[in-house]
Amino acid sequence: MTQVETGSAPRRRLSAAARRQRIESAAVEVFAERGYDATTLGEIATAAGVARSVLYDHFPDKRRLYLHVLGTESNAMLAQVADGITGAGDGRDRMHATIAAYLAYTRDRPAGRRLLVDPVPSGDPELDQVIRGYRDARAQVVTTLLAPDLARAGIAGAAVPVVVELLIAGVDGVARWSADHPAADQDEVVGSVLRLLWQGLPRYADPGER
Amino acid sequence: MTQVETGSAPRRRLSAAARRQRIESAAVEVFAERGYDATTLGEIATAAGVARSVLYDHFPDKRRLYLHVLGTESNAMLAQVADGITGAGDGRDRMHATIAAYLAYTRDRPAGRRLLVDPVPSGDPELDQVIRGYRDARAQVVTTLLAPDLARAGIAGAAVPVVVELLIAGVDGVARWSADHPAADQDEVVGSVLRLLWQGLPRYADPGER
DNA sequence: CTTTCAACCGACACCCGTGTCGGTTAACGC
DNA sequence: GCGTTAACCGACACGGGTGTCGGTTGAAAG
Repeated sequence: MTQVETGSAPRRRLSAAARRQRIESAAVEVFAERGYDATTLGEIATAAGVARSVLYDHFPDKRRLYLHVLGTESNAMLAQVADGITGAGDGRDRMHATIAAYLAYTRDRPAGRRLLVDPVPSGDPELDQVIRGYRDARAQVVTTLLAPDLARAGIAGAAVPVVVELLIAGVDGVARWSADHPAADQDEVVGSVLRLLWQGLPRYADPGER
Repeated sequence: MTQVETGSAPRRRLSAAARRQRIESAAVEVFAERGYDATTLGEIATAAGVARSVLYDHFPDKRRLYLHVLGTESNAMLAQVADGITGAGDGRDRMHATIAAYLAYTRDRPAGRRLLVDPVPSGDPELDQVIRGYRDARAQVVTTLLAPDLARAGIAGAAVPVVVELLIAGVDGVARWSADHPAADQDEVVGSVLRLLWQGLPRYADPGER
């Protein structure tokens, strides 16, 4: 896939840490592109500019490599989005910041987003459980983030998980669309999402309402 | 995976059409569960209660089998959801009917939904293009369905695809959640989605507003 | 300059999935 | 009951991916 090696590449010998880093970057790209089962270590090795057997000098096997980059990318995503969540302001401001942060993350690391969010069917039940764990954790974060706003809006009981799922899936869908359409104005996209979620479809065009 | 064969199964010989039907049903399940690349014809054959080589008596190869069930499931989905779209009533009523129909479809054929909606990364570029075609077609249908409502709400230009993407992804996310939680009351779920989309978060609890 | 370490490589054995082919036998028509 | 059709199966060749091992060589230390 995408050659990570720096341009010229007279086949230099790197330190273990540097090579390991390149392998991880390549692995994120390829795993995100093809899914766990379909990616071959040969693809990752080629993208990292190295022989396939070198991967085994850094990771015990394919499964461990996958789990490792999964953890790394999860941390990266949380680090970038947490700023929006923990910010100041009222509910609308915090939601605005969170949506903007998530869209920025998706544009910065589209492969990481796909790796974490898009379903990765695999035979290994442990891998599926890890993926499910990340998904549940995200839902939990969003639920606690929105708790006061949901309560104020009168959303309680069975409606809470439904609304949370709608918000997560909808915003993620827009983020994927935004990453696929780099020409679109980021702020405008965030504004559209926020207006719809906050004011509803019929009042979408009402300006500045709070 | 799931044995399709009827309970007892003294290994009876079926007509070609009946066997073909069982193979297709099994293929939908396994392809949806594991994705194209990761599913093996052996799994499908086992699920269909037949030897692997029998699949080749009905379909030329794995790729054609996949494309076939893809088309079948797409027709099934459109047939079930079209009722809601073409129904009578104002925008809110039609949206209500459409969301309800999509949720019902997802509960009836969860495997079909996953097959069509969840991304299926595969090496074959033609397969990816077919999948993308189905996705674009859905977006187009929703866009024309919502056109009058969007215009009335003042949504135009660059905001249209963003709003459409938000609606599709959000409703689909809720549908997946609903399919995973069969105990949830279907009508209640639809009501929650509609209230949020139509009235926005702050007015969520306002009753019967139009 | 020499030594030493480890980053890097090619090759091998093993397993698994695909697609094909010839043979077997259930089911239906006469 | 008998013959013919075709639904069904096991076995094979082929290709490709994984994980391992011994050897090679760049690069840093002394």
